[in-house]
Amino acid sequence: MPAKKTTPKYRQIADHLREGILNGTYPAGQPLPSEESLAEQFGVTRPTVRQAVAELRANGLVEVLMGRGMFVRSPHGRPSITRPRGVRHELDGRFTEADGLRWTDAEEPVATRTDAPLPLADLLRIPPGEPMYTYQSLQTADRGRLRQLHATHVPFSVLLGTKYEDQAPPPAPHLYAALTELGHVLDFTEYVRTRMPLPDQAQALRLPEGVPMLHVLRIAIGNDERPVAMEEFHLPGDDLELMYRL
Amino acid sequence: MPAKKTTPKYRQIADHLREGILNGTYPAGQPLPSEESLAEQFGVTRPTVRQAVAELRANGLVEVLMGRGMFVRSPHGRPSITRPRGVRHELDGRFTEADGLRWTDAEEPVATRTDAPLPLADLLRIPPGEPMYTYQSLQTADRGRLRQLHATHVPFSVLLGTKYEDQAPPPAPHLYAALTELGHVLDFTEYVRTRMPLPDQAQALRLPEGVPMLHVLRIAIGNDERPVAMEEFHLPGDDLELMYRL
DNA sequence: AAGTGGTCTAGACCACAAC
DNA sequence: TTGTGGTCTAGACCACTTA
Repeated sequence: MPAKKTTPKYRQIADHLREGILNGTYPAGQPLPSEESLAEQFGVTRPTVRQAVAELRANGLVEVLMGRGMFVRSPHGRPSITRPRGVRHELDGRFTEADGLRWTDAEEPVATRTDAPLPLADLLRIPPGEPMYTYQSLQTADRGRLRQLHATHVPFSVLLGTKYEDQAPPPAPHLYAALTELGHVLDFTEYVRTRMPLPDQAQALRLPEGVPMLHVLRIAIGNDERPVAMEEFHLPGDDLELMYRL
Repeated sequence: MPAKKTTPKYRQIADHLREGILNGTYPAGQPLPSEESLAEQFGVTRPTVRQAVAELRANGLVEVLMGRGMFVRSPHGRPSITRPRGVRHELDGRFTEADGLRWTDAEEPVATRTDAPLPLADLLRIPPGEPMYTYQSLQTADRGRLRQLHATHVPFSVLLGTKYEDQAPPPAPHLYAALTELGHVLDFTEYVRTRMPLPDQAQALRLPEGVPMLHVLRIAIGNDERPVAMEEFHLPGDDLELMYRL
């Protein structure tokens, strides 16, 4: 008869803290007891307490401020930002975001020539390694309070035989007006994924520990059901929700 | 003149490993060097190596198999499951998912009476604390390979004066047929969020460490723009993407 | 039996923030 | 100056997997 494994001490501490956070014993925004006092309370040493807290930090339940203490985060309430997703084709021919946000590039994005990696090539229905124009930038809105990483990809093959064969096309959304002038009628599809950020992404988006990103791929479908361009968004996963009308 | 702070050893190790994972030195699916050998290689003790690896685990880059070793995960390629989001109103009056998946409840869900928490009440446009019918279940599809946590919420106020005043309404999607019979013409909006799972959610969805969840709220809008019901989905964030046509 | 990761101790010293 | 968290050592012993 297999004996029950004892729960590790650090997990008991983590469970205690998580339960307290979820039931309001440790209210959001308030500090947790110090590592030292938790160590004493549970009869363990500090490294053991830190292992427990590391779990909660990785789950976005606790935020640590250097020299100040450990504070309860609240991934509970409704996100304060709701972004309706969509592309509007204005009467003047321009394309704008359905959420009405006006983004500005932190630095001017430059066109680079890249080879389509497999996951992008798949969605663009081109062979992996086919050359593309790629723009990448960190964008901000609402006086820097909103941030997103933005990329535009256009396969060279889409631009063959157009004036953009010699001349770099603009990034989205201006790209869409350009493609429309070339005769395309555009249709858009978005693919939503999530993942934890790499360190540079976390820094660029100002993400606290334990907060995942939303990763949105927007494919522009042109004539003949042909994918002609792609936008890529990396969005902070806390305090933000995307809205789609079905 | 502020001197440059030295990077902690554990972070140097984490950076080395992450870089190796991203550039292919440590290929996906392959084991990393053992903790012992990394400790020797970097001239540190095991706990220091473990701190480095803990970071990569929390970011979903490394998966550890007890007694076997540490293995490289690949959060890189395209997810193998794409779920087109939408609700179809069939000719026979039933409602089905646009992705065509057929979900089965792990256990029969029961109707419980709950008080609307603030974030749900907000979306349903009812006062917080107003009573609702709530169904919750763990659902599986594709012979248990796909999993999702599903919940249906219906405010009592929506059912006042109908036959469901005495009798519990069915959960979605049957709920939608029932609401249609009551005279509602339904429209759907989805809100997509992401967050790290709680331990019970991670277990139910079989989520590896460092993998976030997608959290989808689907609001059914009835007559007079009135929200009449809500579905809630918790989906595994790895190897899955949602698809929306704009 | 050998190799792997999992848990934990008992310290030490440092860096940062608030008083 | 005091209290907080951050880094690191040098072990010990355990649990799990494979051979």
